[in-house]
Amino acid sequence: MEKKKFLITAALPYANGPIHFGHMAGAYLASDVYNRHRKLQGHKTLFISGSDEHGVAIMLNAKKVGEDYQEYVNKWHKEHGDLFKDFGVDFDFFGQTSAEYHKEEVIKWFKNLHEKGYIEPKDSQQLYCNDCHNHLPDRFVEGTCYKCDYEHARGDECPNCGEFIDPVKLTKTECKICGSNNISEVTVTQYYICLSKYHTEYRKWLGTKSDTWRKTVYPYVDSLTKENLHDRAITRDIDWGIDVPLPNTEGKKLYVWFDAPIGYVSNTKKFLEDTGSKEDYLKDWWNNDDVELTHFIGKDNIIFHTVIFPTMSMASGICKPADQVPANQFLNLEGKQFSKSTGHYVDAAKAVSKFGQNALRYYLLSILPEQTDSSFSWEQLQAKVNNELANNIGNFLNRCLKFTQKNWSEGMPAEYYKGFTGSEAAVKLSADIKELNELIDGYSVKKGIEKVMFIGQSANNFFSDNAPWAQIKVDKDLAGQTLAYSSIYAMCLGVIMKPFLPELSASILNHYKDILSEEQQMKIYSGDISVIDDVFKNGHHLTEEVVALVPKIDKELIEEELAELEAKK
RNA sequence: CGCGGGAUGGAGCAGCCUGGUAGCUCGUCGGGCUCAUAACCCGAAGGUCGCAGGUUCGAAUCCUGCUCCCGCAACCA
Repeated sequence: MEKKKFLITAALPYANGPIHFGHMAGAYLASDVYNRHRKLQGHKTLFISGSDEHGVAIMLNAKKVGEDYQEYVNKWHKEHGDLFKDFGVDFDFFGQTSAEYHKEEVIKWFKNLHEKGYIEPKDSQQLYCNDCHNHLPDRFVEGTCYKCDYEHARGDECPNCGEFIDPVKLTKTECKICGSNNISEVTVTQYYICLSKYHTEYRKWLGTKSDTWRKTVYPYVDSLTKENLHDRAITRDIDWGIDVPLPNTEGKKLYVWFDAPIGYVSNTKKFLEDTGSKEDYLKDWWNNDDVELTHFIGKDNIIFHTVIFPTMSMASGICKPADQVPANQFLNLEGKQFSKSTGHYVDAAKAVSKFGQNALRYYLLSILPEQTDSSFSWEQLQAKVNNELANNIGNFLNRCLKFTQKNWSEGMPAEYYKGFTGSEAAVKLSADIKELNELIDGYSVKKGIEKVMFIGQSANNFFSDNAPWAQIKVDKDLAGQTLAYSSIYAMCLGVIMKPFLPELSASILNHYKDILSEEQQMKIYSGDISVIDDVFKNGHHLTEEVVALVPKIDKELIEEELAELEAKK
């Protein structure tokens, strides 16, 4: 296979609160599987993410807990980084948008777009609180709706009549930050990014994606951008963020969503510098047509990754636009949306320490919301992990390895392994592995893990059908061959599981560490299983103690979680 | 009438583009096996595919209308 370069990004988590399973499943696990998959295929990859640390919401919450902004975002940055480690999400680099290297990159983009005429100042009317001295973005002001007279219309939308509100038209306005009614209308100058100027070129580019983007992405973006692209304000009058690099703009910062996606680029640059790479972050990666660029995100982020950032990239000429944006839908909890404010959420860090990476990755990957929203349920976690992962895969490994160790404690001779690669079972196995590759190539991670389980099932069936416990009573060599072939299956499972369940994969492959090289693993992963003859050319001796690799989840643990969720209501 | 996605046996989902006896995993019920984590294997029951029309010899699939759920737009991120 021709080796390519893959640049993979996962949505920058906002450094303002815990990451829940929805984020984890939608953007991070899927991207991690994809990255590990491409690496195992032998491609060169870069897997980039980082904390998104600016914006008004962070300012307000930092003030609420009495920390300064930097201290506040650093805390969440560390927490998120630790959580990704616990879940086995293995970024090459996880940076911060409050860092100096990021500012430099953002300023470069701003100046470039400004010089090319894509950034212009415009005046607009805005509400300002005279007591707490904050400009009031839409959701920080409430008032009486000028359409239906509902008294608690937000500055963005009236929850009563559904009207989209122009905040300056509200009456009886109240500042949601300090509660004051002393609010004035002021004229402010903000800088806008004129996406509309790039509409024709944008549409031309988007048209090339009609066949390859998901149906939850393309039709949406297509219809949204058909008429025109909206210019967007990219500056704010706040005191946290990157200074606008223009004269006479004191007190203005760049809007968080202008700087955030550039974080993918600045983090790449920083990573290459830190690791002493000779590669250039633009020439070798971000502005290289031979690189495939994929953004993994949730459906709430589609517009930024398919419209705004690609346009910024193309208009500036600094980097190429996205090739793929496999946005996932949302994961709910027990049928309802995760919500931190109502207590309807799960502490992902606690969950992973309680149930382990294998169990959570397996369950979350098997319910990835790729086509439609899906639902996390504690009882289903238990059912899936116990019945599929433990009873099927875990038990297969255990029965096959234990039986071998018990009856061939001195090791298995090479001749037992011969003949497998030409067998019908091997042809099937190879075809299944190739199909697995195609699924992940096409971002179907959920179907991919189903395929892995199917292959595990085949292995289990092979073992049961040949009944080595009966064979050994009449023909020990025949039983030995069954065990040897089963062991080949087990090893292959260890290899193909690597992108999905790296921890379990490592436990399995530990039994083969003396005979299986990285190169051989890559060959097996590609479906070329002829290397197996070479792997077992001297037979195999199971020296590691065989233990149950997938522990079952105790019912009581699930009941604890359900009770906790109930209690938080 | 803003835009997009979804609604399929008890649960979670696939199939829809390219109409032709409704499929997968789990759960349930019956049988078998015993190497293994009371595991595994075989078989069965269970759905008029959100509602109402239309096109067609034939519709889960194509068209129209409706209901409900989710997301998006705005100076929320």
